Amino acid sequence: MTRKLERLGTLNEQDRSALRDLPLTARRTAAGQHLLREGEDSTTCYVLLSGYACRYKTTSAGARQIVSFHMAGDIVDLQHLLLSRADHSIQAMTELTFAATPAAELKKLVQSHPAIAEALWRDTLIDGSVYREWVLNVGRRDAKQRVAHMLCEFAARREKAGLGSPASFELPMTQDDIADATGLTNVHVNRMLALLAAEGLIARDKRHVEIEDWERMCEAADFDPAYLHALAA
Amino acid sequence: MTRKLERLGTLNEQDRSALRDLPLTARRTAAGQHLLREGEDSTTCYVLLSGYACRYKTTSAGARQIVSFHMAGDIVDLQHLLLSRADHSIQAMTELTFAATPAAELKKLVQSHPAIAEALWRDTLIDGSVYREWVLNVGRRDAKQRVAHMLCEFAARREKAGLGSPASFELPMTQDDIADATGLTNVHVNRMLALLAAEGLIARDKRHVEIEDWERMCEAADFDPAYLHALAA
DNA sequence: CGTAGGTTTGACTGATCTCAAGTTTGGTGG
DNA sequence: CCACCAAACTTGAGATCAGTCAAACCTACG
Repeated sequence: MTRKLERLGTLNEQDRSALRDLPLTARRTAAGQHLLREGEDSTTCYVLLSGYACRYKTTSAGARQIVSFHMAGDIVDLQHLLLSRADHSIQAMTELTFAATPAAELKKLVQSHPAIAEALWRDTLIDGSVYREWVLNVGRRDAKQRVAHMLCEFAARREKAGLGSPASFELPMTQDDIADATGLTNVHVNRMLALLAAEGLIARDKRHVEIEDWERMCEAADFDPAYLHALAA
Repeated sequence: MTRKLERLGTLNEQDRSALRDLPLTARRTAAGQHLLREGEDSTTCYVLLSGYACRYKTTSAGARQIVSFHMAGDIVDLQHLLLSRADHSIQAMTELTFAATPAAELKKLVQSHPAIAEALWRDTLIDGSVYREWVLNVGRRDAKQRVAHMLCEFAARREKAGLGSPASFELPMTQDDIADATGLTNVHVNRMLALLAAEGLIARDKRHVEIEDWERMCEAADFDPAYLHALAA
């Protein structure tokens, strides 16, 4: 299952076998379920095997901000290797299958296998880079660009994760979710999606999206995948 | 100099001596200088010794978004330990002194001293947590809250870094900088600062800020320092 | 088929931006 | 030490992007 982990790392030898010996528990949840809630103490790390999830935080007034989307191969909750208190929630957007492993086990593994530690550390650094781009997206781009950028990132990561062509895919999230990811309202997201379609940048049918012209779409989205650092997960 | 590094880590033994043996170069730059520019390949890591800096990214249209502020004790550019291509710029906001060390040296150190690796890794995880909070701040809080939150975070981190009381301090950044950090315009930041002062939450004299009532200010800012994870640097 | 969640559309509102003109501040050179 | 200048800050008035509220329409699912 989790040799997806290996793909992400650059340098791995026969700590592959150690990886295989990690005690993993395969699990499944329904859409809408939480893997983690803000404020909880977590002692588990997860690797997504199928389906989509998101991380989010909320203001005290109850507004929700999604801070990242996650898909098959993503390692979630890595921060609980070293930080116990969750500063955010993780929720399944679709039915989800994932592998769970105790943080303590993973920590042992990491301590004895520097190459694995490096790969995971690199993953957290890339996470940071993606967060920076999100701050930029939400802080300095207009509504159309924000939505377009989110679509481009999703398409690009989906492809990198081996989940299919970036030109044609099914969105796992609602327009409410897109709104919470882009700092907009669901109403306005709807209008921006309609606008992108009207401009011929995308074609939509329910949750299905086709990106008609990747070049023009990237331009409209101000999307440059460099910040993904050739994200392998 | 850099025993600030040690403070940040939880578990350190006599890799302290290894830390001291790191080849460091003390340097100084004027306000406005760049330590790093987006797109460059960096092979150096920095620890700030005095002064303030910020990371930022820009849209293709030229809009700037500051994604973090940094102060004495902060380790900057840690990501270039494992990622070569810079996805953002780092600029001095004030005159700055810092220690520079080749990423390769630091990498060697980290490989032979797991406790140091863990401390630095934890630092990058906390960075991630702060970025998540910024996404929330810029995405889901109104202008007054954003500015107030930025002030609270700055005050709290400043105190944790041993730079003085959170109730009274000098801002190192212009209102333009605050605007670029909060996703607002300088004009509106100015109005929000005036509003916070009018409400008796802060008192201002030029760049000097006093937080009159920390409790009320935190409430107005929707600020809860949990996401800083007792940030030691 | 009834219902709930999701999407779409319209009309109106308002927070924040833009543009523009002052004012203050801090640094610099005479 | 003063005059000047550029940068930063402040204030006002009008424009606009995105939000709010509300209703209608889908559509998947029980």
